[in-house]
Amino acid sequence: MSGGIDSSAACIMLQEQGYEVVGVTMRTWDVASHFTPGNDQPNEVIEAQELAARLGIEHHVADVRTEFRQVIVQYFIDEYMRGRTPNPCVMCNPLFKERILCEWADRCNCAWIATGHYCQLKDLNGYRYILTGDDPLKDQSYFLWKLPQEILRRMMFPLGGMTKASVRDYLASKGFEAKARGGESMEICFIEKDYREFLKEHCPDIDERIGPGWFVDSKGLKLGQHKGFAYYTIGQRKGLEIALGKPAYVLKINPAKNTVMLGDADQLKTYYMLVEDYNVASLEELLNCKELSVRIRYRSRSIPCRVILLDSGQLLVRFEQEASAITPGQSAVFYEGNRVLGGGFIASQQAIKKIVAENEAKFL
RNA sequence: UGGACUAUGGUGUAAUGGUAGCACAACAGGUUUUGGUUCUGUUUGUCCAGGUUCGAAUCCUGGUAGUCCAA
Repeated sequence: MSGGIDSSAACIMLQEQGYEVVGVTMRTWDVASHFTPGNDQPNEVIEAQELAARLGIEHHVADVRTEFRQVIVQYFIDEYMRGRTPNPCVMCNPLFKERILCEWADRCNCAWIATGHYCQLKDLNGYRYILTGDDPLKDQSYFLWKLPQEILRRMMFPLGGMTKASVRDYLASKGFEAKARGGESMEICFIEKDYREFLKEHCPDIDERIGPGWFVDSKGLKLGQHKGFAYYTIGQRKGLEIALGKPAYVLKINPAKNTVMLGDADQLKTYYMLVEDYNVASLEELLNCKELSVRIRYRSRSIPCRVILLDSGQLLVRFEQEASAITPGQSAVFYEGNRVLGGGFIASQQAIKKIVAENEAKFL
C-alpha cells in the first residue's frame, strides 16, 4: 500500500469482496519533500497506516531502504555509467516489490498478494499471463514483464478491469471523497527532480570519471561539447544546449569515447532491434506468434513485429512499421493483442546491421 | 603595414530608410509510476560615439572587434 488512490481502492475492494486483507507498505527511499514536519515517517507510510486503521486491517511497514539502495538505486546508477538508460520500475517490481510482498505474505499466512496495478491475469496453456488493463490510458502491464510465473500465480490485480475515473468514483462512493479527489500518484519514486542531479548526488565522482566530451554528427564531425555521456539518453532532444538551427536528437552514446551522436528525428528510426535477458512464458509461442507486437516504451502504441532467436541467445526483432529511438536498457514488451507474452531488455545495437544481414532470411 | 569585407537575442539567420521576424537553444506549465518523446506558453537582440532624416539595423564619418587578400 502506498497510501495513494490505486492501492487504497484495491484494498477496499478486496475487503468488500470478503478477503481478509493485510496491508504492507514499503519504505524504500526517503524523499525529503514527502515528509511533513513533525513526522518521522514519509507521508505515504502515514497515509497507508491511516487507511489501514480506518478499514480495521492489520498493517506492516517494511523498512527496505538499505536493500533498495543496494539493488535498485545501484542498478540505476550502473546503467547510466555504462551509457544505457535504466528502467527502474521494471527492475523494482519483480526484484523488489512483489518479492517482498511474497515474503510478508508467507510470514502473515496470506495466500495471495495484490497490488493496484492496472492490468489483469489470464491462465492459458498452463501459463499465467498478464493482460493489459482495461483503461488504455493507465495500463501498466509494460512494467511487469519480468515477474516470474511463481509470483504471478500468487497475484491479484483488483483494478485491472477498471478505469481511473471509475476507481475515483468507487473510492468516493465508499466514503473516501478526499482521497478520490487526490493528486495522481504519490508514488514512492526515488527520482525527485532531475535524474542528473540524482546521479551527481549519489555518484559524486561522476564528473571526474566521465567529464565533458563531444557531440558528433553521424559522420563523426564534432558539433560541440557535452557534459558527459551519462547525462543523455537516446532520443533526447531537450537539454542538449546546442543550437543547430533544427531540432537535434541523441542518436547514439559511445561510453568508450565519451561521444554523443546527434542527428535528425528520422535518423532515430529503424526496422530492427536486439533484445536480451528476456523473460517469456513460452519462447516457442513468441517466435511463432502471427499477431505479435512490441512496445519499446511505456505509453506508446505497440508495433507489429516478428522475432527470431539468435545463436548468441539474443532476440532479433523486426518491426513491421518503423520504430523510433531504440534505447539500450529500456524494456521491449511483447504482446499478442492485450496479452503479454514476455519481455526483455533492449540490448546494445552495436553490429546490428551485420546481424540483420546474416539472419534476415530466417524471418520468412 | 596596405587593401577589401563583416558586425542583429545564447547560436545561426531575415528585414526596397517606415512596428526588428524566423529557426534552434533556454525557461515555465500540461501530459506521465523510468529515461526520453510530445503539446502549450514565455523571455532575451540591431558593437560603440557622432551625423543626415519626420523617421536609421539599413545612409555618412570616426572608433572597436573579427575575417580574407596582399606584403
